[in-house]
Amino acid sequence: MFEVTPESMGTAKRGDIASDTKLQPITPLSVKVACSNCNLRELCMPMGLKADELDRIEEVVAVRRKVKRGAHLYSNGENFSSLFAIRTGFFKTCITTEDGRNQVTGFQMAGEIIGLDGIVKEHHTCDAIALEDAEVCVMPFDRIEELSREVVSLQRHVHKIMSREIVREHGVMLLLGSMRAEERLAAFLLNLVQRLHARGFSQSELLLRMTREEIGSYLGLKLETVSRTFSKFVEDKIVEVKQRHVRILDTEALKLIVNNNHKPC
Amino acid sequence: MFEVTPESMGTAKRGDIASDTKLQPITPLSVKVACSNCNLRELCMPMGLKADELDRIEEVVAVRRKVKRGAHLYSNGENFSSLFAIRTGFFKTCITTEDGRNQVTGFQMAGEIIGLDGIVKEHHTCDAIALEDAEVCVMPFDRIEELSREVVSLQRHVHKIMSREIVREHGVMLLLGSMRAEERLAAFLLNLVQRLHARGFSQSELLLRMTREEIGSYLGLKLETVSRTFSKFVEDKIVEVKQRHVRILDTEALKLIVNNNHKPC
DNA sequence: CGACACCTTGAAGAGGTTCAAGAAATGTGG
DNA sequence: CCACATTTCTTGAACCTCTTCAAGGTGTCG
Repeated sequence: MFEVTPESMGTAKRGDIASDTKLQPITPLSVKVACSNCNLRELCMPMGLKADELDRIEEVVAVRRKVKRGAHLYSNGENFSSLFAIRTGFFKTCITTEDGRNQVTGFQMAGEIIGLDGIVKEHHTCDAIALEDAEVCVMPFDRIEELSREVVSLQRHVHKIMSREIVREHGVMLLLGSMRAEERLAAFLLNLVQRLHARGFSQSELLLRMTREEIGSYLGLKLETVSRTFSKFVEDKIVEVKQRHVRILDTEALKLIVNNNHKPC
Repeated sequence: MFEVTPESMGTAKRGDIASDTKLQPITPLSVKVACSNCNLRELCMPMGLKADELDRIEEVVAVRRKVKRGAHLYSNGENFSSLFAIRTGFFKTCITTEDGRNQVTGFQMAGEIIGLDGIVKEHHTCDAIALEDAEVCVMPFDRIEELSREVVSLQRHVHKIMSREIVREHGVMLLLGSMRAEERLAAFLLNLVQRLHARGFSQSELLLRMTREEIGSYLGLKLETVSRTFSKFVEDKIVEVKQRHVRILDTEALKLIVNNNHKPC
């Protein structure tokens, strides 16, 4: 029933230049990490870079790191030294307090930058955990600062990435502060599918990488409420749900729910 | 009963160098806006600047702007060009959607920087409204970028300000996603009084510049719930409340409420 | 195949909202 | 400066949404 497979949602479409060419290391340029060949470039990198600027940025993004499903990319309290660009895989970030509160602050996918929380105190203030096997580009922050003093478009880009995160969080505050359960879940699904679509995936089918409990934490709901709300959407023929496979049948209905134009019911 | 007056909470302690000296413009240095003489400097500015660096930064912060109570400093959709450092007064930032949702995303006071949301799309995505007559330093963002390419400590400072805002919003997400009404209001009061204390005000008395409705919007509660929760705190002898005057009688109790160590009740 | 994590559903209960009325403070114009 | 209009705040009662507790089902992985 669901065409979506773990493979088709994950790394399938991403070619790894480095491994493709390592059997014939004739052109030295291609063995190092190559942003210029990365198909996530338009998500990570500023536009309109000159060739020599791109070369210099590639020097910053020299190291990659693999993170197994369930492993921490970084943890609360850990020293901050780098930002990470997600190449493949899916992460959650969450904060945990001493008294046992827990809050998922976001879900991040390929092309997104994570670690910005660590800059201010020079140590991380949340955990970043891989929800599936993942690979990230490690970008030492002092190198980023150094280079962004010289490459204006990179400087601007860094500022925009941080501002974008601030604006995203405003949206989450709106969601948590003013929406009811159905509205939250509808907004969540639309947001996820829109970001996946921007990466070449289906507009209507998605594979949730997170549990109902993690969705609930992010949305300020209990896992039972998330489950019940899914069931209600299924009843209303708005989505099909089979565990973590979700097919959206009626995008417009979801949008109406978010914009609470369904009030007259 | 309450020593706190509007005067004592507002602008009383801030001397305005520019207006003091404009009748005798003998020393040209003192007529321009002088960060070096601003007692908010430690809140706005990076530490350990050399004299010439500070001079250059002062050139960036050349203009001030007064904002009347109730007026917008900037509005959703408006072109972004500057960040603002609050000199005096008190602001709220809020987002409003077409379908009529409204969410206060923060309350800002002297020494804090506002306008970061506008960087990513080069126009603002929220409204900033003065809750009392206010004055801000206008800092054109392209000048900030220019200068932060040359003054490393300024660059670092800009990054930290943005990261701090991201971390602050994580805290709000925790509050909205996992706390009950009493916990939210307790956290809100503690946060406000802590920031006021850092600016030389009382640790136990504060004058709320916002309505119950605005507090409720920020905390994801209805105004009636805010009012009832205040009444409950008064009943429990944790605070005294007389309209917008609040005196905290038992800070520890508030902290216990936030850390939900009051469960055994 | 069994252990474990995850998901669904029901029933009862708590916390917050809604609606409504009145009181207190604030602002405005004569 | 007072009277009036307006805004803001408080409180009660009924209601509703979401949570809590509980049980059973489904899927996954060694």
